[in-house]
Amino acid sequence: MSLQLTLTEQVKKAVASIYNANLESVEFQATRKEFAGDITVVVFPMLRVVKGNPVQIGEQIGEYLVSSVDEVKGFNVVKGFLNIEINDSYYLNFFNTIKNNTTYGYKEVDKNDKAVMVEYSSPNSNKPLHLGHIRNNLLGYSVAEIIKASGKKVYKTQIINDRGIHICKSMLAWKRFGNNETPESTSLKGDKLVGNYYVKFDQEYKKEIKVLIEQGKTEEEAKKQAPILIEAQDLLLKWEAGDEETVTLWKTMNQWVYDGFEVTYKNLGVDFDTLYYESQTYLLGKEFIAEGLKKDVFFKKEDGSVWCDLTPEGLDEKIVLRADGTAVYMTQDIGTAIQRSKDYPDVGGMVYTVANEQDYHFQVLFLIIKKLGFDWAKNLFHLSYGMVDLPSGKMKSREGTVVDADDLVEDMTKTAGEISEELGKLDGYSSDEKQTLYSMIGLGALKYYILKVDPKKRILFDPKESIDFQGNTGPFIQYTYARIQSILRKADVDKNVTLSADEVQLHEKERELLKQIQLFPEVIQNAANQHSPALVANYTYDLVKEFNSFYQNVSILGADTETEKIFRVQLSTTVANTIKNAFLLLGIVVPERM
RNA sequence: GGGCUCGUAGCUCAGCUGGAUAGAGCACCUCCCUUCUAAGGAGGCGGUCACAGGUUCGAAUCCUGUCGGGCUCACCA
Repeated sequence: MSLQLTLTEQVKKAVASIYNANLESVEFQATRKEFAGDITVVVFPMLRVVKGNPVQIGEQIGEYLVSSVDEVKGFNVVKGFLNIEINDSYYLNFFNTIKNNTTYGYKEVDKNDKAVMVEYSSPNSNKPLHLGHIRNNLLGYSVAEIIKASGKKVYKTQIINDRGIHICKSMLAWKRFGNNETPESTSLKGDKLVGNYYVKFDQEYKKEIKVLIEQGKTEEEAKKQAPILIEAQDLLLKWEAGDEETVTLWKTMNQWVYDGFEVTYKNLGVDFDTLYYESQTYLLGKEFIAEGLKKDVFFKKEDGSVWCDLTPEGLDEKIVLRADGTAVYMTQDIGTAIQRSKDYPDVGGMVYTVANEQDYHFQVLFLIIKKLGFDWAKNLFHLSYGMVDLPSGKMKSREGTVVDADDLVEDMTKTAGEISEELGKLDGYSSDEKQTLYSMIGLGALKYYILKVDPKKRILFDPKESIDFQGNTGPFIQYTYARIQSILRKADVDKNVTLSADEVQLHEKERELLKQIQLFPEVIQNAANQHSPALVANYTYDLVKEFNSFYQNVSILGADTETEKIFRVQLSTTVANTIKNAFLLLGIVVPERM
């Protein structure tokens, strides 16, 4: 039984026997560092049941606990806070149960529990991934890993937006100006090549608009009548009609893009278990609209369009099917969600990693799925995140102010290398090994920088200042890990010895460290419940700070006695292990040396 | 205008279901490398938690309103 549960029971017993009153619950918090003690009982809430002076009540309960609970060594009361001091043996017992557990903190996946599907990335197939996708990918991947560690099976997925006018634009520009260029012939990544034609289209489009305006058209007319746009729209119609040449080109160019994405995902260290393509899902959902009409979830307007009335829920009316019977975005999303639940019957909930500009869309989507009567509707979650801004302002793909994902990763790696070279600690490393390490550090910096902030807040991303190797940063934590490894390489002790409380006396720093380590499983659960990698990131930083303070104040290899040395080495090993496991949840690799 | 969301130190951010004197890092100042990696540690400076009310033993946290930033209110996706 956990300590907190034991104490809850005992405090209730104390109140019952001393005051003849029943407590419903007991409130705990970690004791603040400036007071003696490990765990604190807040007395104030008890005043509803027990009348009296909080200090006196605290003292009476404290005395009861000291005499009846083995783990309680002593206590003190400050105002209405009962600070309880816990025995060393409790901490050592805890430590002994986890010190050889390399997956400490992770829960085994419970087969009886429902799985969770996590959607992220979901790019358009007409241009490369950019900084916005990076935040999306890192968040989605990390949340998936955290949920997995919290004991649930997870399917990572995306829906690739592979159809529509935007791809037709790239295709058309390639047909006109492409000279049969391919990724092979140009040595360009496929997504970059196709993206270039998307830009080319826009340039031509603008030229044509200018010409039309000079011929006396209004801007609005010109935008609609530009020949290249009309041709692109034609191409979309041809695609929808299944025109062979068009479909073949579409397949070819999409494949180029997918090959490019694969490289980017690999560099970022993210992956997927299953993929969905919009071209295969955009017609789904229609039958559920028909069903919903029968159940009066939806209603039909005179022109034949189908709507959902959400005014009772405080929202407005939302279209789910056009007058001509074709699907809209919402239709497709309804269909895709239901399709996924059919493809994966063990899935009991879904997480959608999508930017906060779509908050309203998902509010509506989830409501509609609920109205359609699917019980898993209550387990749908929109992992909404804020925009990534640049110092120069908002990113606009058409204006070329985006930060390309591949370029950014490369930049981070390069900067990591420059800083490392300056410090010159890597004598004896081959250039390949160095390169791997720089990439670990550069990615660690980028990932940590993005994941440590609350997803719903917007981020101001300054590429120049993003790599900071001091303070609350990825490299700082990686560095601490590497330093521990260095100690462990030098340590000549039997790590398998199990030490008891009779042999070791805990220093204050060691106690603090153990308390911090003890929190890890709880942090994972909270992070999973709140879909927040930031909790894990900030926890890891706290742990590292605690270790550094310990490291600076307590000699590890030069301990006074052999048992002390063994204990400190074991403790360091466990700290390193916890850092590694925590960072795994953020998708960050820790180096053995740096 | 309606809805959603954010506003904490000069800057970047923590602050879990309301709890003790609101915490880190950067920047600035003072110390600490003949000990295991100084990408480190110890300390100092710095806050009317946007503002005003309310709820209560207690509010950065919950409620209402105001101000400011963002997003969104398409038969686009």
